[in-house]
Amino acid sequence: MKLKDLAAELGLSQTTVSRALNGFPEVNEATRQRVSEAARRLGYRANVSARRLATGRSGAIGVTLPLQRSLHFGPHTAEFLSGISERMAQHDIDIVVTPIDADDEVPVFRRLVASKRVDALVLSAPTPNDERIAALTELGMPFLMHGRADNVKIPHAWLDIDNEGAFRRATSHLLDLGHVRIAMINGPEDQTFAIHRDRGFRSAMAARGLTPDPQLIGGGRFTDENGFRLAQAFLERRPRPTAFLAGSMMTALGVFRAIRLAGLELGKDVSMIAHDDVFPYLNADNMVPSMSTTRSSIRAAGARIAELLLQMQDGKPPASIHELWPVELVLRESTGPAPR
Amino acid sequence: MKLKDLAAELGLSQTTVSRALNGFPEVNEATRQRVSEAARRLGYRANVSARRLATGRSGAIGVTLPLQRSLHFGPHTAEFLSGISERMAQHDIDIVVTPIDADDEVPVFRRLVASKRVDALVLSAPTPNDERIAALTELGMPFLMHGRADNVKIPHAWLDIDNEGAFRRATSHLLDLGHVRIAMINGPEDQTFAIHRDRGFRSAMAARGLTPDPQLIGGGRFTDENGFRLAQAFLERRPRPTAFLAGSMMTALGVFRAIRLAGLELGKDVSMIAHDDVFPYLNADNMVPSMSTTRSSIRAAGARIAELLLQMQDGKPPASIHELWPVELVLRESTGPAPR
DNA sequence: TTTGCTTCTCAAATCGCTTTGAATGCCGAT
DNA sequence: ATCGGCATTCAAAGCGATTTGAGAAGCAAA
Repeated sequence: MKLKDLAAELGLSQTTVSRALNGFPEVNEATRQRVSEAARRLGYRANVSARRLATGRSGAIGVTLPLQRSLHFGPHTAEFLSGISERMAQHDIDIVVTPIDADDEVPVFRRLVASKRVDALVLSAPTPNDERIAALTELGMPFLMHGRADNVKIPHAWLDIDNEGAFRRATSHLLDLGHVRIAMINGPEDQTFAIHRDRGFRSAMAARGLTPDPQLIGGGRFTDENGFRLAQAFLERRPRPTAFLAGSMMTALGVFRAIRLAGLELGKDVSMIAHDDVFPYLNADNMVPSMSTTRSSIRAAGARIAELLLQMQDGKPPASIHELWPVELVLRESTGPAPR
Repeated sequence: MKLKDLAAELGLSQTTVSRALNGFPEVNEATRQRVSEAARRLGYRANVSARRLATGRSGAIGVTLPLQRSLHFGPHTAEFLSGISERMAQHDIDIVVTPIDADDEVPVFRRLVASKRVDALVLSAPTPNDERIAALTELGMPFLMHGRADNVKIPHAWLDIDNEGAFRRATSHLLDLGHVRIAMINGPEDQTFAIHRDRGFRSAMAARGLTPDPQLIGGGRFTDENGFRLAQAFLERRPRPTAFLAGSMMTALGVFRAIRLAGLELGKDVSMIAHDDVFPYLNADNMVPSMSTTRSSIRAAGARIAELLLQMQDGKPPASIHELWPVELVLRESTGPAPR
């Protein structure tokens, strides 16, 4: 069933049928009804390849999957992708996922652009001097960065959460509770979001005239295991840290294990605030004890990014798109006054 | 830079250039060299939409993301998708992810088929009488099922792991160690893989003349939280279970927390075998104590499925594709003799 | 020289849609 | 009766590749 058949069936020209289906104004309302009824009845759907060829737009946006970066395609990416695709599905836009080695990013971009496979790209996990921005700008491929690349001056669209503010507030709160030896388990050190969190942590400490103990700062992937190992090492130091900041709920689980293994009680002997990206399967409220968090839904960010990409396609200039989302601090049972 | 331009540049016809680039035999080797060199130099890449229209193949395969099913788009799907896309990227085939509500699956399929968006689909998480198989077969859309739908007689391609055998062996091993009160924390009950695991568990028990205590069997999502709650409830029963089977590493982490919270020691007071889908960020070996597992890489399954889909495109009949992968039992420190 | 056979190359048709520019019918105004 | 204007509809020309069926060119055999 193609356009031609449908047109023949209706005794109309392809032009009229096409216009009727695509909502052009110059077609009679009665005709439009007749056409769309027939299309529904006969299960007609435009061949996307043909449409794409004719319009010159691919009707797809690309999402790159970092395969060998410090950030894997893990739970975070999964949630993020859910957010994007949910929104895009409503607009009949495909999400094309492209695995990409950190090494040959630019060649892959070049290919994507030349083959007109996608209309725009979503980038994630920026580093401070992210080279992808320059590369894509030069190639003329629209994109939206999830996160911020600090030192890049080229104007471009981005959406980020206020990592620095979040960790500053979390740290301040711990300081208010009397904690002084605060350990921090951050993300991969080359990522801007981790750098921003570090900055927030330090600035809150500095505001009280304190300097973080470098022995109590660690980074790395957001895994249970990494959280466990770092926390275990930190808990062996004397004096022992009385509070932890964790970069994700995954690391928080590892930290929690280490705390229990050391015979300590979370929320009493040791406090913890973790960053919660809001996974449907890992609820801070339902943990025992419930976890105090800095919270920002990564899925919501994905949905918003989809929305913004649609606006870009409609002509909104990328340079005008800068969203910095505030982050909530949600206090629950895992934080308490510092033990004396 | 389109084919026409490239041909003009070379003083050849489009036909010859196209053939040269696509490896047809009837073009002179010297010409081919000349053409591909020029293509590289000028950064020529075929417009995929045009190619797809001409060939009638979309050059993409679809992966459906279950949005509201009992299985979310979580870590498992992420790993699986990595496996698929890694393999497909080598063949310049796009992965199109399509979010899909459990409610309106068939309409979405119909749309995908009619619009010729993808050449084949990957399905996951089958239920015993999975209706998707009939629907897709009728629509003539090739697909490959990751898992098995027990009661569906329609011939179709599938790849599954031996869940029943895995859990039978794991259970037998626990019985060998003297455990009798064995608790099982399974996956979502409507999924065949969970049903198969349950079957394996029961048959191993039955082989020793034992019947599982229904009070010690639970199911649900593969989350830390779910594991924690169920384990906690089970550990309150008397006599207490001395061993756990966990459906995933996520639930295992929750079980582990519950065990510690009850003041018990894993590997001594209580044993546990968990199923490990091999997440790069959650290593059974590195846990403390290290975790005994039934192991099968979900990423490898994804890569293999990609491979099989390619073969299907080359004409391999779907009905001939049935792979049942054995599952390793890896014994580590979390299993020990039953306490007396 | 002609014929027959490869080997290589080409012009043109095709895929299924969108979009341009023109045509048609109908109306009231001139 | 003619015309201009408006609302509809249409035939045909793209979009950029692949593929078909045919034409040159080169060379060996007759």
